Amino acid sequence: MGALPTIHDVARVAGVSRQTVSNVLNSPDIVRPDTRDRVTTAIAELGYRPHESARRLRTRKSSTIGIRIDPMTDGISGSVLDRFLHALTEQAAAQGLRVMLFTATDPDDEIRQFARLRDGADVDAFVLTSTFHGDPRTEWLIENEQSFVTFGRPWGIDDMNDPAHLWVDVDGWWGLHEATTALLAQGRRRVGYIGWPSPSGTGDDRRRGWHDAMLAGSGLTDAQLAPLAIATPDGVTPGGAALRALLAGSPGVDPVDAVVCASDSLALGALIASAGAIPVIGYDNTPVAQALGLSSVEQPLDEVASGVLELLTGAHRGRPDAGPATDPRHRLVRPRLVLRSPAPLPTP
Amino acid sequence: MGALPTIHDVARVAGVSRQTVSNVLNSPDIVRPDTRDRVTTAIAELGYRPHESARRLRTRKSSTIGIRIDPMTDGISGSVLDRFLHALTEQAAAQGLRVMLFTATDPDDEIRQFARLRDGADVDAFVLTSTFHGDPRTEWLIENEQSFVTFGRPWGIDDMNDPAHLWVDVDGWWGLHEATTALLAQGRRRVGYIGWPSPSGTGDDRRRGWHDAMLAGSGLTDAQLAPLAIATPDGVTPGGAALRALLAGSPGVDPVDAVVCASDSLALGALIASAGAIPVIGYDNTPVAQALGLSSVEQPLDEVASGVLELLTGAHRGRPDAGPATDPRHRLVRPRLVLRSPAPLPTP
DNA sequence: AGCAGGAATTTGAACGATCAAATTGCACAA
DNA sequence: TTGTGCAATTTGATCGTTCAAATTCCTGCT
Repeated sequence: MGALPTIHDVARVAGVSRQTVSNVLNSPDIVRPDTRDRVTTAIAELGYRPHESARRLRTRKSSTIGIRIDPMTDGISGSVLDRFLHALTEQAAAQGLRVMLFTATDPDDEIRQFARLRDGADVDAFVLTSTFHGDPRTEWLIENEQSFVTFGRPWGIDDMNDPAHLWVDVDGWWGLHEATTALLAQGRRRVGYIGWPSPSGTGDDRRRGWHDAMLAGSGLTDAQLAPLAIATPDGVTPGGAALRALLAGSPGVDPVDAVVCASDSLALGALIASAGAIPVIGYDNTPVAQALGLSSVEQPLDEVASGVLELLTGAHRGRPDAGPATDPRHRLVRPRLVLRSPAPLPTP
Repeated sequence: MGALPTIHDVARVAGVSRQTVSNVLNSPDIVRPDTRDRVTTAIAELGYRPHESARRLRTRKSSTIGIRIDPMTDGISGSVLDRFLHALTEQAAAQGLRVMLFTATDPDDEIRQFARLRDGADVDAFVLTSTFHGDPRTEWLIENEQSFVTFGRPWGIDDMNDPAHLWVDVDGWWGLHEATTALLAQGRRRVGYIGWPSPSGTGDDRRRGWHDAMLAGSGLTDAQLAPLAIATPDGVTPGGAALRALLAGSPGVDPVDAVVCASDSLALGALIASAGAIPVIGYDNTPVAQALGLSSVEQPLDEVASGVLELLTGAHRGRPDAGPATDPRHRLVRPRLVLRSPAPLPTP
């Protein structure tokens, strides 16, 4: 086998012109059925595939999505990005889109990478993860009229309706609300919460989920709830320490009889520290949670990925002002609570 | 700002021809220094970047590496691929290479993806992970003269010298040898091994590392060592079960006083089951191990990534027969033993 | 001054696809 | 028969770059 067949080869074999072959590929409906058949036969016979770079050069579209891959400093929850990446790659491929990776040391560096990839016409849209309030990356992308969608809300004022950019996010409020409600339904009353210090968009959202569910279902007041929540850095050890504090109680504060956490890392620490004495629910449904039988809130990353792609390829084409105002500019998907057997840890 | 500047714009501003600009970019040494300066100034002034697709079309090189991303069924060790991906992306970028992802449901599907990406001229080399004996993917790639490097040995007969393809791997034998030796140095004598059933290239290699270290340093014979090794599927629960069996001993077999494992999943199970009674060493140094203070063998994924890129861009250019026979066709890197504090688990 | 010979630079063509405009084919009405 | 209108197809130009060959520029030598 010599060189790869070009559109010209296909045209010759099928006895038509280049453009007709191109039309069969890109707008089949304007080609007469019998010619179309002849062309598709020739394509199959030669094993022809369009040269993507040539196509990109002409159409000025790269059909490629750029996404940054993190340095894995996340600890246990690192696999969330990994799973999202898989879902995104898979669903993008189904739509003829490719996923290209890049790394960056900090937000400013990431912006430099944006410029590099845009200038090289390597990608025509970006997917951002881990957004935060006043994120310079989204500002740059908006200014430079780059298509992008974020996995994560902008976390600003009225972020839910912010028309400035397109986003998909998981409803952490709902996830912790569900988890807490499930524990209340099991007869628990003093459900504690272990989360991260404010301000944290994601963290505060999750805490509110717990808080609202408790307010509605536990009979406790705002003031009584306050000592049941602990803010601590993420990690297994802090999680264990927090749980011991909650179990010990304090003067005038009874111990908790269950706990929900903002992450599986915290939950793992809590699970080990509690030694199965009280139920623990984590967040992210990481492999560790699955392995240990830890209940957890699972983010439906498939849905997030499809939502991201929809915003990227839909009416807005990744640009908030490009589509009709009636089209949704964001999507909030509901996580799923995974309840597992209560006593997973082998008794030593 | 209108359209992106092209090489022609740069040429006009610098008062030279297209080709001279091209030369400044691709072979600066043949351009006279003062012209070169004029051109680079113009490039900086306009913020020019070559259009990668145009370049790819002309040169028939994509400067892009394709790598499959797994569906994360790996459990706890899944993050190894993630970390490798990060290292690869980072180092590839430093050499002007891009990393493109794809997914596949099985080896045959992966081969179809190879063809798709090759035909679209999207990538010009592949990086394979998780190779196994008689891997159909490597066969296809060799037949079709595709550039590729594997992370993992071919695991065939005389794989260490197999000239058929280029590979980089981590010396699992050495890792377990180190781990075992470290335990022996601490005064342990009956170090057990929990691993996977044969045949498993990686698994058998790691078991041999333990075996050889024990033979040399424990004073036990081949026959005495046999009952100290347990083969079991990967996972936390199997790891716990295996450890309990090893701790219980059997008629004529004393309990173990330490244990090394083929994975962090197994080690985590063992760690929990042993409740800190004996030291446990895992493999992969996953976030879980770091979080729990579990000793583990760390794969130097940076080194693996740079080794892969060296083989891809070096004399062989990703094709085993392309370079001089004297050039190394593979690279075996040594893992690093990370010893952590012995009793990380809080006593319930 | 004239010329050889190499270095530096420029010019025309090509990579493989799509776009825009031109052309052909065909059915039907005048 | 001839023209009209629309559908189907073809032709020439172009995207931005690099290759290959042609050209210009310079230096040193006779």
